[in-house]
Amino acid sequence: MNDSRPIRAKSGTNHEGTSAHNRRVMIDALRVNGALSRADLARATRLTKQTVSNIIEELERDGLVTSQEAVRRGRGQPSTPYRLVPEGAFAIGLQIDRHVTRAVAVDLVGSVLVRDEAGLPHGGPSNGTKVILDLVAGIRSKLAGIVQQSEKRLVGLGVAMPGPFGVAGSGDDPWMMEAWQKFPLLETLTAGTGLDVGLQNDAAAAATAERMVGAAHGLDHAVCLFVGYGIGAGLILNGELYRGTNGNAGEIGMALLFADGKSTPLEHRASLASLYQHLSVDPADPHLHARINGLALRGDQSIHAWVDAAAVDLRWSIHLIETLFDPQTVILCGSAPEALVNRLIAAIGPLLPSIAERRGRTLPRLQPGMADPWSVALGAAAGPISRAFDPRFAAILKDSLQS
Amino acid sequence: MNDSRPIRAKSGTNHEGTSAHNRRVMIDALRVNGALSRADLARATRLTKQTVSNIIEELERDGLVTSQEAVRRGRGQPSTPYRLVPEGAFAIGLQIDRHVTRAVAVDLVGSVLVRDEAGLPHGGPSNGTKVILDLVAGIRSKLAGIVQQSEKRLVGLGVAMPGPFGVAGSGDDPWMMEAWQKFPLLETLTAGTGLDVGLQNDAAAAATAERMVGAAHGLDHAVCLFVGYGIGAGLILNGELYRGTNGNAGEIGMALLFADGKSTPLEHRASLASLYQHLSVDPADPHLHARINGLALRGDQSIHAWVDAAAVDLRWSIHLIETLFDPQTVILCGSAPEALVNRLIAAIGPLLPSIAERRGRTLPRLQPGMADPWSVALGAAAGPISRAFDPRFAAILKDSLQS
DNA sequence: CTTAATAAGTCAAGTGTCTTGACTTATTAC
DNA sequence: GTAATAAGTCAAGACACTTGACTTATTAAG
Repeated sequence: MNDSRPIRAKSGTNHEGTSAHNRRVMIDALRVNGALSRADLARATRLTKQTVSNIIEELERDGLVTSQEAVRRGRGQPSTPYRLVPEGAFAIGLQIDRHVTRAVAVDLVGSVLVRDEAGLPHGGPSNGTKVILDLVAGIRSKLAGIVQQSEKRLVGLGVAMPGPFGVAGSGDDPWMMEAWQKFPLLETLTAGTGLDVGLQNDAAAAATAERMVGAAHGLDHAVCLFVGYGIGAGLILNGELYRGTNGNAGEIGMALLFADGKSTPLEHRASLASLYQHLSVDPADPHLHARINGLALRGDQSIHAWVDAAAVDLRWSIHLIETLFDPQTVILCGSAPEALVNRLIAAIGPLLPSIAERRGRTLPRLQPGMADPWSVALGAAAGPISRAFDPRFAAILKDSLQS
Repeated sequence: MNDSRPIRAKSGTNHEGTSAHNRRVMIDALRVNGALSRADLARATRLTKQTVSNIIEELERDGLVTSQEAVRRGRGQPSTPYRLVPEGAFAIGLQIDRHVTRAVAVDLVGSVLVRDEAGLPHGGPSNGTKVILDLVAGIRSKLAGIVQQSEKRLVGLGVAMPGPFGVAGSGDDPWMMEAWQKFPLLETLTAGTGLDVGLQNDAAAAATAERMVGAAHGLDHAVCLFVGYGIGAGLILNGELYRGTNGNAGEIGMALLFADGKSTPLEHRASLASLYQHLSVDPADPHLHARINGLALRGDQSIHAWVDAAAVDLRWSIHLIETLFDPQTVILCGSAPEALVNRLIAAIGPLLPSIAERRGRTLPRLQPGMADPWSVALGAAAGPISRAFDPRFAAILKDSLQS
């Protein structure tokens, strides 16, 4: 009592932690493998048939899984496969970008059911908060209009915005992202929506999306190199998103490159911001995305020049990511127009030599991911789904068990 | 049966997993906080007093913890603190380096009890295996001579050697490390010693050592930048060593830097190998370590020049590590002579700006770690201790439970 | 067509580990 | 001297997984 240094320890666990873990393992197995019978699940998870039966029964009661028609597989009683029920859970994803905010509602398997966007006025949070809350409220009511029980099955609101978070400002920020980064966003949104709110940066959101429904599906070690207005890496390590101490892990856009005797952040050389500057266009133009997609498709010279320069830096970024993270694969994704991302991928190859070059590889070193302005919002929504249903160390600990 | 795609799933868990986790949590709490009473442990781990009592009793029976004298802390019954018993477990650590192999025996709290080294003959594994097995056997018998029950309490043999593992060879390898990397080392050592054998690269071993007894003690996110014959980063993420897909995560020495229009791996610019080349000395000279330490202490000009050049690259490496991993701190350690490491640290500052610059930091961005030729062997030994006693997700899963 | 082999899945009792709430013990504060 | 407080124990209870026998459904073989 007098001696009041805080005691640091990890949390213990109990039956509920066990049970919570096993439920998550079942859901994960069904997500990765598609429909499986109870016997399949028992073998794959190393649990007994009986335990699997009990858990599946419970999940079925909860509306998270459902049986399909029995299938005959040779001798023995036919097996009844179970699959995830998409309508078993929903989440809202919110992207806050420089001049626009987008929101989506997704279901348990990551399908987007509702989407909407709104322009963000200048002035940061003081003017934007209401726009955001209205957008989220609109999404929720539209979701309620198309599916039953949506509010009851809503597991949370995931927010994605450009990082880094909590860092002494750089100053060169015309779009007030710094104001958003400092604003008590989580508290405001929690109060304004009554939902569980989580936050990640946009590259992390893209990675979360790729893991749920994209190229990183079922992978335990993958890095998404995200090219958007800025550039960042979303890290899937040991099957979970890695956030670092302050949620800023993967902010590769802030990495300083040295060339010509001076240093520049990667972000100033290979990102949509640098492209916009290169083309001397207004980033706030709502038709910019389509216009650049068209230019990229037509093989515009000015775009080409930027692509070739950016590809050099991206090639090196991929090399560095492979060297430091040793992932199963690297995924190039972005909020950039798809045609531009495709050109970038073409221009990036061949990759630099690295430890990723090894015999017996099954996955390509570099894969294209989603290139879609909505992928960040999708990833934002995937965050709460993942937190609620994916197997995670934190989920077995007593301090994470509610109910 | 006909449809035989393998089903991928994470393993489930049961009571034993729960119990195993809670035991580890207790041990971890005592390791991080020093002696704690049962009541302290109950509060810190969120388990009940009764559960803690049962586990502590069991750990005491197993010889892993012991009680200290009761302490009065105001009103109420005095509490009885428990602490780890160093002799509760032992592990052997083995470092395989280019021209030398070192082995140590450590106890549960990471104290080195026995150490020995031997020269490695040219020719790689075909000539070296016997040397290594003899060295390990010698360490084991010396350990048995100074403590009771050492063989029964030996949890494993940890091996550390330069990476990367399993990568198509670079060719420029006069010391046959590539032959070692391809050799079925784990199988050979398992067969030759009867112990559980684990393998990590030398930077990872250094990080493991720093986490058990060094600057990363009790930290969940820390990166050790290891300067040895090569250079690498050992990654502690979420409280565990991160290995990547193939155990090669953190091999920053292989990162290509671009300057003067051509690319060089970091390792060729800032490592002992580069220093030896700079000084035109023979790396196999057994007195080299002491000589260089002396030169560094005396402020030798040639060393200075190398230090200043290497510091530029290391400063940038630290910047990159901070940017990509967002750790609580970066630790500079090495098998380099201590005086050299101290000079390097002095020359590296001030650090480059990065996301690590934030208000409210409590830990320095860069800290000195162990600079000792034995630290890698210590880290190698820390590996089995950590695997056996630290709380880890993998340890709760059914497929990791023996007994 | 019958029977054996095989596999999915259920039933009911058993086991291990944590939890609960009352109780004992030891110390300080008033 | 008595009340308050805190550590720690005791014994019963709850929960979730396990065990082994059993039922059901299908194919392979004779």
